[in-house]
Amino acid sequence: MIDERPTLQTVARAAGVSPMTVSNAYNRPDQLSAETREKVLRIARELGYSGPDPAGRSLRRRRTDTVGVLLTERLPYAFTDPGMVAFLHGLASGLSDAGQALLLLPTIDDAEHAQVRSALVDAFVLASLLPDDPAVAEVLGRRLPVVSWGASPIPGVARIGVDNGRAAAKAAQHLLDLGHREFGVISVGRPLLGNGAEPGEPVVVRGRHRAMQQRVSGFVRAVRAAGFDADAVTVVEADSNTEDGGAQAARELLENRRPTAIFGVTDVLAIGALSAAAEADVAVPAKLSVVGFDDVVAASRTVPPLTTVSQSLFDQGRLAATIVLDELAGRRTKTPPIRCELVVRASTAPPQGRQAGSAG
Amino acid sequence: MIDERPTLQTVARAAGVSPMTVSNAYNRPDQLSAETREKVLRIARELGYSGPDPAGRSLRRRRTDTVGVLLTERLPYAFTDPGMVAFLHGLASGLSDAGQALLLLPTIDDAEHAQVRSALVDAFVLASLLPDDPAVAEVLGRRLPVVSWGASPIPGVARIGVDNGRAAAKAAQHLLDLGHREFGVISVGRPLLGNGAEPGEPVVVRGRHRAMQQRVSGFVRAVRAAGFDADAVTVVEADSNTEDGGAQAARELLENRRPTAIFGVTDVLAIGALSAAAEADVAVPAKLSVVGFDDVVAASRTVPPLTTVSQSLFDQGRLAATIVLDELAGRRTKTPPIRCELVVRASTAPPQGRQAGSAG
DNA sequence: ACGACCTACTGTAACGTTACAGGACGCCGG
DNA sequence: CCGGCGTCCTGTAACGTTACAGTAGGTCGT
Repeated sequence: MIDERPTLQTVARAAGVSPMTVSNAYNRPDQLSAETREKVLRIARELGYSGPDPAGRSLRRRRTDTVGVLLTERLPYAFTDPGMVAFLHGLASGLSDAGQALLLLPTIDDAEHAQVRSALVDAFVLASLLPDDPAVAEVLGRRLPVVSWGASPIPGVARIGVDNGRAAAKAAQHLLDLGHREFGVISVGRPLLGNGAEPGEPVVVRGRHRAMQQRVSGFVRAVRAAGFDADAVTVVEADSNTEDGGAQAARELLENRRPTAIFGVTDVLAIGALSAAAEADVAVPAKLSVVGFDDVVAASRTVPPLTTVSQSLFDQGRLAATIVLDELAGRRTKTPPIRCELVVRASTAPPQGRQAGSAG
Repeated sequence: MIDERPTLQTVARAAGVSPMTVSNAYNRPDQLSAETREKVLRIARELGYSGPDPAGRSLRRRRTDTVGVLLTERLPYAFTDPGMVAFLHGLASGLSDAGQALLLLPTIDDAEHAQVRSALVDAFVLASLLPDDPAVAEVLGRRLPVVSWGASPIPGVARIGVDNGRAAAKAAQHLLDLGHREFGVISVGRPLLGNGAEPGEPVVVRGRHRAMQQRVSGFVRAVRAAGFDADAVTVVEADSNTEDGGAQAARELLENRRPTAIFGVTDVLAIGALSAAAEADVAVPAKLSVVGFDDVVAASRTVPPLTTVSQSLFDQGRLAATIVLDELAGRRTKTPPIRCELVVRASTAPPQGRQAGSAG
């Protein structure tokens, strides 16, 4: 009784039945008589048996009923990014419908990636990992179904994600159509943790940051395609994907080039820009238009409500769940295209003193 | 090569070494010569061996390096509640520092609680479960370390949580001190999913809702203790813990009793009340004071910034991690008290046309 | 030359479960 | 009285790993 954990065997012996009968008492009640079942369960309770051990079961059944999500950066960061939360929300929702649990795994905690190697999962979802991230190799080494959500496709892995460049171009086109000619873009430059902070050293762009780069270049490309010089666009990099970071970057823009429109590569940054504008008494959208990206819940509640590129992160999470479950079931599904459109709210308007339309 | 998954045995035979040597090649590189190790790993690669199977390892080692969080209601709900997200953030942060992964488990998905029974975890954290929730019994049956975060203590389980009643009383006291005499309280009445929706049938209060009840009664008690009649407080129940729910409830209050102060039992509800007030052209705080509870990130960014009861949910999450890890290590820690104080921002002021102070 | 000691590896024995293939027994129709 | 069938239970044989104890062979100091 000290630490002699009873096992299924123990219970079987005590009840005078075979181990299989005990197992069945828990897992297949229809395979034994009600009285035997009750006797077994009673004796199990008396012995303090806590039910079949999940580890033994997993070993034998060769499944865990769990899907692992590999997150960029440190695990906790996932919760500070509303876009990531929305994706996880959808993912959790889809998996939970199928009775699968969700295991959250950090990426860079240890160089050995022991967490990935020993994760008790049936499949992986990669949340914004780049193809060349060492953790990705580790995941592929597990030879389990994998779905990737993020910027760049990984060879041999189903991918979910929008074309960030095209999507950002829509934002640019909207502003161009309104008549804007001077643009500010707020991006996130540095990775969230140390790494490449020394000047001169090449900055390693991890995870979602790649997607943000794509948004920047998509935006710039669209502006140039409309016939404007590249320096019609000023890109500023925030320290982090936070409202404060966005506000800081926006202040920089407003104090120097003073564009008539700002594109934040995430809603979080754009919302920060709105605060900065409010503080500096720059009226939005009269004197400054602001566009975001993601269509996070908060985007519709800002003052004024934010015009943004909506990419239904929740649905993408659910889609990731569907696909990964299909792969587990041996079905090969095609990933349907993801709707991604500009939602025009009240944070954009023609620039003051100019007419809209007729770009060129 | 069809589906003959190689095992550690297979690799050992192919390499002409013992299984233990293969195991050591992965887990204890210092226990064998570099050349043997490389040979083993090379052959493993050639055979397509993906490394030691986590299920086998878990069975043998009797640990999973994973902590399960049991969530109220359906799993996805966790992500829509910023308070819950903040707690999970802290929890994930603490666990990740210790190399533990986080398994999210829904509660009511299936009546059998198969998910709890077969969860591959070393310990559980209960997020706002009530002592009499059947899932709690299931968790206790697992005989693993458990920490509970939430409203009511569970016998024999370490608990983290503030005294909701006392905390709400602070909010009440603040409003009383300002001179308010007519109060509205926005609570959440019905459980989030079906369950007891029929009139007459007693409503089963699940999870966080209990905490919210405690906040309501703490508030009411404080008002009465100050010498006012119980009907100085009007309680309205929102349909759900969402901004829309809070806004709807606030409209009800503003149209009928028109209190000079509103207490939302969560920030989410209080923020909804702010929107409702703005829409109805009721100036905050001049004509209406609003107080929330939780001190969610968004609370400091509303217009005006929300006065609220701050209970540092992130820290509570980290604390839960610490305690659960301590229990796993066999250490018994005492749970330190949790700081919980009123943060006065700009959403509260004396009621129009009256003097502050001298209550009673 | 001998024991002490180290390095590199091996053998044994679980860890706790469940899939699968039966077997014993009773019942029923012919 | 026999074959067929259904119910309830059992026996066997893994599932893949690792803790622990041990051995073989070499080096080193005296």
